[in-house]
Amino acid sequence: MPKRDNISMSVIRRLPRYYRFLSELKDNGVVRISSRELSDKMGFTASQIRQDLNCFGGFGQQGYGYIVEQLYNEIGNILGLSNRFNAILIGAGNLGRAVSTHMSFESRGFTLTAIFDSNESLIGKKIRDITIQNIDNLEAVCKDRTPDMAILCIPRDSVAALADRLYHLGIKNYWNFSHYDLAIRYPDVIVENVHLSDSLMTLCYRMSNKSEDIREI
Amino acid sequence: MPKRDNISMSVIRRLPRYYRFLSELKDNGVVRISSRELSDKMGFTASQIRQDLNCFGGFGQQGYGYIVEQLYNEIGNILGLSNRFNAILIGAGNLGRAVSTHMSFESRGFTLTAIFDSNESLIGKKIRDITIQNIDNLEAVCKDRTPDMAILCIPRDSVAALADRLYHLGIKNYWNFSHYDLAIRYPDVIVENVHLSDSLMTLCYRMSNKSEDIREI
DNA sequence: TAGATTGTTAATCGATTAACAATC
DNA sequence: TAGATTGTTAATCGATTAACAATC
Repeated sequence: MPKRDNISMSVIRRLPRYYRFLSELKDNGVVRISSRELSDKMGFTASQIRQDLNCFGGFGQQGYGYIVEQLYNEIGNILGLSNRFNAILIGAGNLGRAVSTHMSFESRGFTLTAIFDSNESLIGKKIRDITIQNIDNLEAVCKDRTPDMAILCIPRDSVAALADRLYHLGIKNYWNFSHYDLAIRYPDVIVENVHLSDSLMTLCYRMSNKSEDIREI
Repeated sequence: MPKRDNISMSVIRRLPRYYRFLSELKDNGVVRISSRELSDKMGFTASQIRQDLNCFGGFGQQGYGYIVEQLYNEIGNILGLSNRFNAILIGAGNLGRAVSTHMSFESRGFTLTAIFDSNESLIGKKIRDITIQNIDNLEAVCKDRTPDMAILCIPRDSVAALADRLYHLGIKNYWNFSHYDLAIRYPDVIVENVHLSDSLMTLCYRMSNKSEDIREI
C-alpha cells in the first residue's frame, strides 16, 4: 500500500462507483480491462481513472490494462469493506426500517447490532433478527461496547438532543439521514449525510431549467 | 430574473442547503442576515455565499445584508419548488414505502400520483391514499397523462427492462435509488441518483482512514 | 520487436477565495 | 457622514485532462 496521503474527497467519492462497475464486470466474467474501456462504460475519462487509481498504487500493467478481479479486490481493501464496524440505528420508522432491511451492511464494512426507537408500538418488534429497543436503553447497551457508528433516521427536531447523548457516549461517526447538520455542532466527527430532500430539490431545479441542464453522473 | 446561465452543478447542489438554513432562520424569527453570519452557520465562506447568490441576481442590500424571508422565497423560486411535477413511484418495497411516506413531495416541486409494484401481495394496498397498482397498468395509466418523473425503488436487475418501458412512454426524468446507471444508457435524460451504498462505503473509507480525513459537509 | 497501455508530469480548466470599489 | 456589507473582479487553488516517456 504505497502513497495514500491527502486523497481528495472527489477521488474518494468515485471509489464506490469503480467498485460497483468492477463488480459487474467481474460477474460478467470480464478478466481484463483498460482504462479506456472502463472510461466508456463509466463516463469518466481514461485519464481520470488512471489518475485516481494511482493515488493508491500502480494496479495496472503497462501495455495490458487492469485485471478486473484484482482491481475490484484492491478497491474493496482501500474502502476498508472487510471491516465489521459496529453500527447502531436510531429511529425505526419507515426510513429506518427501509435502511435496515434494504442495506447489505456486511459487505459494506459494517454490522448492524442494535436498533432503537422511542415509539412504544415499535419496541419489541424485530427487523432482521434485531429487536427494536427502547431508546432509554441506549446508555446501557453502549456501556458494554461503544458502537463505532450511529445511523440517524429520526426527525430533525429530535436530532440535537440525541446527538449529544451519542457523542458523549463516544460515538464519532454518523450516517445521517436527518436534516440536522451535525458536522457544524461537533467538529471532530465524521458525518456522511444522505439528504433525500436536497436531492429531490436538485432534481426539481434541473427539470425546471432543463435547457441548460448539465449532465452529471 | 437576471443572469442564470451556465450555473455549475457545484452551485446548484448548494441551493437546497441554503434553502434549509434560511428556512430555519425564518422559523426562528431572524429578519436579516449577512453573508458573514450565514457563513458561520453554514460552513461556507462568505465569499462563496455572495458568489453563489449572485449567479441568480442581487438579492442583498449593500451595507445591510439579506432579508431572510425574501432570500428564502427567491431560492425556492430558483429551485422551482412551486411546480407540481407529476411523479410516479416504481417499487413499493421497504425503500419505496419509506420514500413515499417520508418525503414531502408537495413542498419540493412534485406530486406523487401513482405507485406501482409487481408483487401481488402489495397490490391494492394504500400508501398515503395512493393505491399500489400492478406494474402491468403502467402503460394504461401513462396514456392519460405522461408523468414528468419516475422514482425508481426497484432492485438493480429489474431496472434495465423497466427503464426501457418508462423511457418509451416519454419519461425523461428520474430519481434513481437503484444501482443501475441510467444516465449512460439514455443520454437525454436527467437523473438524480441516491446511491445509499456508495454513501455507506464512503463512510467506511473515511472511518478506516480517520487520521487523514478531510472534513466535508 | 512492435503495439498497447500504463504511470506520471505538465497544461488546462473550473471553482473557490481574496480584495476592493460601489453603495446602502 | 461613517460604517457595514454587498456585488464583482482578480488571484489562487485544486481538480481534470492531455501528453508522453516508461515498460509490459
